[in-house]
Parts: sequence; C-alpha cells; structure tokens
Amino acid sequence: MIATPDRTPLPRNFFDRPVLDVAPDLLGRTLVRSTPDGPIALRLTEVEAYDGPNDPGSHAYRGRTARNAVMFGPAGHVYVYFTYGMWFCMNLVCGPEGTASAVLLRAGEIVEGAELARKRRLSARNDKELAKGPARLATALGVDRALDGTDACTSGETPLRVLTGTPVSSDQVDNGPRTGVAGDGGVHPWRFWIANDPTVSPYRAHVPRRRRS
DNA sequence: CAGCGGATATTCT
DNA sequence: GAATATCCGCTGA
Repeated sequence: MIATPDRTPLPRNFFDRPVLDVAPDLLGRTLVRSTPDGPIALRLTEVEAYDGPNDPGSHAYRGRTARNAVMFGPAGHVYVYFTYGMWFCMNLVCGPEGTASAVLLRAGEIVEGAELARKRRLSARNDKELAKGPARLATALGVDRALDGTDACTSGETPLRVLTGTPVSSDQVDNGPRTGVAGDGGVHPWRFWIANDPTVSPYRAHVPRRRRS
C-alpha cells in the first residue's frame, strides 16, 4: 500500500535548529512553488549546509552585506542569490535570528507541475534533469531574486512553502564535500543527498576559472 | 562519457 | 579588477 504524501507545512521551529541538523532532515520533503499558472512541487534529494560566519564557504563568512542580509534574519525565510552573471540559487535560512546559516537546495524530483517546469527548462533532456543542480532547481521553479526574503512558514499566502513530505531514514542519506566550494570551505562534508537517487547532481570540485582576455 | 571554454553581472577587494 | 555555492554546447574519444 502506498503512503499518502504528508502535505502538512513544516513549522518555523523545524528550521530554527542547527543547520547541520536541518539539512539532512530536509531530504524527502516537498517544496511547493505557487505560480499564477499553478503549483510546482519538488521532492528534495540534495542539499548543502552553510554554517554562517564560522564557515569559509558561506556567503556570511565576511559578515553582513546587502546580498546576504536575509541570512542574518529569522529561520524559515528564503535566501536567493544571483551568480555567474546568469543564475539564481535558493536557500532556506536556519537557526535563531543572527545565526546566518542556511541550506542550499541543490536538486530534487519534480512531483507535480512537470509541464510548467519543462517550459522553464527547455534544455533538459529528460525529467530527471529538470532540477538536477541548484540553478536548474531555481529555474524549474521560477525562483528569482524577487523571492529573496520570502517567508516560507507564514500562515498566510506565500509563493514558497515546505511540506512534511516523506522524510528519508538516516541510513538512506549519504554525505560528502560541498560542490564547487573554494579553499578551506571545501573541507566540510556538508553536502547531503539521498543515496542512489537519479536526480542528484554530479559532484564537482572547485576550479578557479581564469578571466578571459 | 570526459574535458574544455564561453556566457554573463553582481559582489567584494 | 578578479572571483564566483553554474550551466550549456562543443569537441574528441
């Protein structure tokens, strides 16, 4: 018999915990993006933890700036940043206000609204690639910086919400170094994914790119 | 499949 | 001015 997916929203105190506890606990949860055309829902399969000012890989490592201000705010809000001149990536803020830690949502399986996601991800060769990678995930869900600072735990209307879904047991969770993170930040094994899931993105080590002439 | 380089703009130095 | 929590398309095996 098939278990009914749990559509209960995760409360703020789910996110108001140490980021290394929250990150693996997000795997298997359902992220729902409400759009004018309808909802797009995604089962989270891969995340990375960024541990505030203590973490050389974190945007918050050098303190608060205009870009990362949302990280310093309350848990359960969405931090969206723009990178490589083209892409958006989304995080969920964790821990008490001022902690400035967050979980980067790296990959997932589209479980509802795949037609809408395909329209946003025309280069995807199959549905497993729709959200395989953080910028692909944000693109598939239509997330851009307009959603930076959005509260995913409000009782009112919100364009993004995280539902209980079907959490995976810890023996199904693998972890390893974070993808593309430079320098000392690369040592932490703070990338978490569902073992053998086909929507998880491939690992890439950090490679400094020389500027073109 | 692996390896490469280009695209592109915001951010921090 | 230089780096970047990336992706895509092309090349060659």
